[in-house]
Amino acid sequence: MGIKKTLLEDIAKELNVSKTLVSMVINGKGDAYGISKKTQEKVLAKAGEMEYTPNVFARALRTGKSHLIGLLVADISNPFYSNIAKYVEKELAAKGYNLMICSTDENVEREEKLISLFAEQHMIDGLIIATTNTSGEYFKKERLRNFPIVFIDRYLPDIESNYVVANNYQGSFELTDLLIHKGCENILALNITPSHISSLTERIKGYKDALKKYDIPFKEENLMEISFNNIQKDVREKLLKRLKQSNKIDAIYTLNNHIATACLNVFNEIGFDAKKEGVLFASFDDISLFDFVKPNIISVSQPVEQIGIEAANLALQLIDDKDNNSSVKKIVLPTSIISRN
Amino acid sequence: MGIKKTLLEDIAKELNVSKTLVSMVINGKGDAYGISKKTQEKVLAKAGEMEYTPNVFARALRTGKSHLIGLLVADISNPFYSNIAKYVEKELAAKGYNLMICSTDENVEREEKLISLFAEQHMIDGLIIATTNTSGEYFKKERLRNFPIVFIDRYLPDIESNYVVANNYQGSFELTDLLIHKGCENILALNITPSHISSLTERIKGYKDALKKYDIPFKEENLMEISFNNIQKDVREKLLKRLKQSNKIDAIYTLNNHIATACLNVFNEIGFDAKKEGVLFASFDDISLFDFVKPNIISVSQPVEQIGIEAANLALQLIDDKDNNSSVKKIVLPTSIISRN
DNA sequence: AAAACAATCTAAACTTATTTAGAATTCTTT
DNA sequence: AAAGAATTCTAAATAAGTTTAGATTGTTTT
Repeated sequence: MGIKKTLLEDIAKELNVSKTLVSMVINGKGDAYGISKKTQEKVLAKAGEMEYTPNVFARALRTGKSHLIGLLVADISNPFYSNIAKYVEKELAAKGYNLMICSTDENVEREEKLISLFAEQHMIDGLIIATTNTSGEYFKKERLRNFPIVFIDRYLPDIESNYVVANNYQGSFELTDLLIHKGCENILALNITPSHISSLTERIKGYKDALKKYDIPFKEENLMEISFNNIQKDVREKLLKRLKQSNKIDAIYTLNNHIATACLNVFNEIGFDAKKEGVLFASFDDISLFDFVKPNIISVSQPVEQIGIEAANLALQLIDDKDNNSSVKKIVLPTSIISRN
Repeated sequence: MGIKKTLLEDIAKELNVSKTLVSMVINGKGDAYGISKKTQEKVLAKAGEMEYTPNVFARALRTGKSHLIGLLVADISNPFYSNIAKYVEKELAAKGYNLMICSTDENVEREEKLISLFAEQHMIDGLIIATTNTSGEYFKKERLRNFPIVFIDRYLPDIESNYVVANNYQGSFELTDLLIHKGCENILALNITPSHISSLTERIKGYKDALKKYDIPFKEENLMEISFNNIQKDVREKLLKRLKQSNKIDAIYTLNNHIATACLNVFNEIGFDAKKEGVLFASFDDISLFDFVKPNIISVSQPVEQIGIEAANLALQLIDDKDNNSSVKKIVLPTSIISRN
């Protein structure tokens, strides 16, 4: 491939010094190792002139550090995750780290395979993950002990872990509260599988608790689960079925943006006019385009930028703190309601 | 970090064989090197038992192959790119490759820095890039000669390169043609800087050629450039200015989805009702949510999935074809108009 | 002038795999 | 039985850095 790369040794030969010295200077340890200023300057000048860039693999092999951080999300095409990715990357770049992003497709096997490749083999120095795993069992394995992992969006209640999440409970509670205030009592919640993940269970809990606050009994037929792998079809079937039932709904609350979009599609398809039918539409996760969408969408907006920044910094912190002295950090960020009247 | 990793040597010691042999067997070259079936089985069994996974860096250092492919886009939070990323990743994963995604923020310096890190140092085996560079000059440098690069979305006319792009000219031509058919003559095109990139120049060319087809003279005041770094503000200023001018526009055509969203925001802000004003709204790049947005959006949809798949496969092909015998591949995929009446 | 010390630099070991060249063993062939 | 061939395996080199332990050289102290 192209011209042969400049090696440490090439610089060393040109200057009649050892590659040890060159390595030290280039890593900014010249002073620490007592290399004279004059020599340091010579080395840096020559390295620049010869366009030296270190071989990442040799360096990583020797030091055990790759300066790479992994980001595992269910679906990079989901704007919620791709926005987080953007901010994580920006924050890391400023600190000299690069990001490897991968999608798991909500597939536990793929997630575990990627973790094995990335983390257990130390391809990455730290992992930021929106896990799709059911339990923390996998993360307890010996190989991962002390490996820097930051959970985002979702955490696993059965393990002590570092995480950065939005306050899903509160956001969902407030949203439901608002719907009730607007006169709704029969709020259809459309959840998505795998529904065991913390963000969703908390949203459901917030929904139920808000109902409870106003003594509105929770009805089983007002909570439906949509399969991640078949969203569109599943939403159509379940929604149509529910709309036919006698106790008429007065609001639809989709538990994430994917389902919201699927719902909107079904509305279009069957010519369902939410406004005319007196049905309010609400969703967790806000997308900028929601501002212009036909049925007004009341939504819960997550602090995406802040999640990204905090996650990046927490990961770096864990990497620096090798001995893992400090206790785990649990960062819960507030959400905000976008009511769109 | 955790328990110490199993090395080739550990397996070798356990079985009283050389690590050479173990390496051969694990890489599936046992037969080729004449290792007996019995030994091969023993090795594989022990490797499984000891949960051996090769050190990626040592392997990459020795072989010069990382099985990583880089994807450089302007902005991973743009659904156009994040969708491409999703399909590229999926396709690569099936072939045993992993993807490193990075955003350049339409910043040439950052792009070049990332290419230097990724490609020149061979951190990655191949690069898929939506370049933000003005000219192909940078890519002519000796260090990049023969490095597998696939351009997506945008290509550089002044170099011979492998690329996978949508037919931007045709899409824009057809869209403009449709607008004219719907009675528009004063179509305001909102472009985005850096406007020199091929996708945009071709869209502009398609726009102008469609006007020409109907002998509608192109007017300078109907083409405005919006700065990438200040989209919202710039759109507001320029749009307001244009709306005040005497020759009234009858259509707004945004050259990408970012500007479309910014426009919608301005409409909301100033209470501009496109329908009432008799102004059609059109945009290059389709987003699923456009289906539900208030002013109907006539859009050009790009074959995102196909771009991702073709780019991934082309990259793999270039990597396999080390000698670079075959000529460059230029893949231009058709777009489709979504008219939304 | 010898010993002690600091300043500056280097040889060699080390990281973990892959690959090359060749060794050891068994099997054929004459 | 000796030579040649085939089978099966291994020692050592290699990739390109970082780090350790120690070598020079020069300066200061007694």
